[in-house]
Amino acid sequence: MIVHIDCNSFYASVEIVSHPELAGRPVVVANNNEAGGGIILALTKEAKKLGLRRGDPVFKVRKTLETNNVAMFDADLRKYRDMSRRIMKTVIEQEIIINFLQYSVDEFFGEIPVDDPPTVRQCLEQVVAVINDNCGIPVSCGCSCTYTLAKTATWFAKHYEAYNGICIITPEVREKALKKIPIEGIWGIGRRSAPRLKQYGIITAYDFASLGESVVNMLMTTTGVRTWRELHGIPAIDMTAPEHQQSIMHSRTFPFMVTELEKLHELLSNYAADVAANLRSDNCLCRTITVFVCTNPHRTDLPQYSNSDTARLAAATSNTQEIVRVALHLLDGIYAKGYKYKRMGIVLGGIVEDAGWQLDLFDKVNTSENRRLMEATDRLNAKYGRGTVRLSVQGSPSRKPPTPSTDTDSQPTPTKS
DNA sequence: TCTGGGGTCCTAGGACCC
DNA sequence: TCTGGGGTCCTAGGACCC
Repeated sequence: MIVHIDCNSFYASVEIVSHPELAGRPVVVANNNEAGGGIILALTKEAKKLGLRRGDPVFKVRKTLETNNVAMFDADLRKYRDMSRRIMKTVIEQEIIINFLQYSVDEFFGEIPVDDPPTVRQCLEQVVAVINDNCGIPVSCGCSCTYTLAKTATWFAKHYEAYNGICIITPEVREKALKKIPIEGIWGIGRRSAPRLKQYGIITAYDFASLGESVVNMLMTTTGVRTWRELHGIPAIDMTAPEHQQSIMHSRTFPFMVTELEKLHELLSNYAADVAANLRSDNCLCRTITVFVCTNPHRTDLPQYSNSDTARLAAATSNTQEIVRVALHLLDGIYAKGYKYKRMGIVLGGIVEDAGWQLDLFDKVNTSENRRLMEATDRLNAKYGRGTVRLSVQGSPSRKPPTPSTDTDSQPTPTKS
């Protein structure tokens, strides 16, 4: 049997572990608070009762937050990753669930080597209890014979209090369960496919499962067919984790609009230095670099522009100077004058393991001197804080986007040096 | 005024090969 | 005049996930 574990209101739950006095109060976690507010990323059920939703822009719900004295936190992703690892460790040590693996920061899959429902339930109760005791995080738990059905079971565990956080979908109740879950509640059917399927009268997961496989193949792609098979209890998803990530990204929405190329240069070189350091900490190299920029899509009154470009490197690298150099060159190529940029990012792709990668005879970048320079830089930055040693193009050491020579959304200000 | 930041996989179509 | 038929690989963009 496949087990799926999903942490309830994960970011908010982690904040409550740090601030126990907030238990039972409405709590939300948002990003970018310092820069004037981003969107709500996580919220407790008390906050949901106030009508708040995940994805709400903070500025739109500020009144609700203030009048109800909602506790708001800035997202601290490092803290949430640490908690995720702690949960991982706790469950593995307990040895009830085997082949336990992380699916996302707040979700896990594993297997349980028993199949009679009362025993399964008993085991899962122990798992849920030990996570709560050791980590303080409430979780929901689903169990069935495929990944998709296990996730579906978790959906029930979350939506119906009577399940007490644990739901098992056995072959006997599968059909009944699928009739109760709307098509958009199924893992793998997103906001594009759901409305299209509904046009054909496919409203519930059961409607979807009742289609013939060839019909599903016509309506959707192979991923849709996989979902369909999984709903029938036929394993079709491979969860074996890849050795390393395929791409690493760093992107930011600016709290202001930027028009000048020099300012974008400074911001991008910082993003590039960040991803390069992440790449090295994973002991990996990249073979492609992509840079993208775009204006604010919400400002329909302003001219819109977005563009990206990718460079294929002659030799795989994790060298900051090289990655920054190529990134800035790409930016120069896609930058168009006269637009107010709101967002920019860099993606490192074609990732390979450093040790396993064949050296290039003509490689002038990954020399032993450059490697030693990067190692020294990383050591210093680990000791004294990120950005202590940096390229001059990265600008001020505060790492905060400098504001004097940038425009605000409403009023372009004259450039000051 | 103010709307996130990561990831993965699939497919169509172009470029190229014989 | 008449211009095939079979492949592979790569990439951009879309759809999905958290």
